[in-house]
Amino acid sequence: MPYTEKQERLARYAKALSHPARLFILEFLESQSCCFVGNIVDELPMAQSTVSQHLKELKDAGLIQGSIEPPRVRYCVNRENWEEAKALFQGFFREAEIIANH
Amino acid sequence: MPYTEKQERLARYAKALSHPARLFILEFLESQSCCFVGNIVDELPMAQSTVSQHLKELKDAGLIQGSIEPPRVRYCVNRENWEEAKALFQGFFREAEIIANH
DNA sequence: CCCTCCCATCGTACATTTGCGATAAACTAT
DNA sequence: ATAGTTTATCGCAAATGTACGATGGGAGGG
Repeated sequence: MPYTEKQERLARYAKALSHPARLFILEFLESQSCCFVGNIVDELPMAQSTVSQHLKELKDAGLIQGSIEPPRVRYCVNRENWEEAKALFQGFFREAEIIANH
Repeated sequence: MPYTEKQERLARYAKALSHPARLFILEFLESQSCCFVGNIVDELPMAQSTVSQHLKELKDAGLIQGSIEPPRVRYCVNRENWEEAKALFQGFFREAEIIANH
């Protein structure tokens, strides 16, 4: 592995955040503190299948989690990984600042 | 435009950070406070042309800038855009925290 | 001039991402 | 059973990303 574990994880989170639709979904999820897939589909200008795919990528990245509530699926932010992502980004920018101020 | 300006800009920065090699380059640039392309190529397990391509993407995203010092090229972090990226990421995670704590 | 050094760019190949419509799968309700 | 609702998955097309070797171009030194 030529890169550090932190670099790999941060890159993975950054990739999950690299599409405006996924940023929208995450912000929407926070503003509602969990919601159903249908609510998200109604807010986005794309097909249901495409939204589902973005949800899958966010889930694979660990940033959200889904729970089945028939006949619907409720998605929430995964707090644990969200905090990890936040810490990784903070560390990335803060370290740089410390170095820059020397 | 279905997305906000902030979402578009944040997504763009996130995409620039979505590859471990580019994270490495940015961290390396900070630790040296500017350096030459050759120094970066020596540190990465990829061809010079590939490194150059990653540098171009970071430059296009506005996170770094290059200056010619014959026969070499010196790259530095673009402080202004770096601070903007930092603020956007901070805002993204902080807003979420405020909402979540309600 | 020509040669060398350093880096960018080109052309290529392959993998991944993004988007859609269509279909399947899971569960309710009738 | 059947039909309806909701979401995931499949198959496809187009675009983008990642990597390489080879080539090009600028600046300086012989």
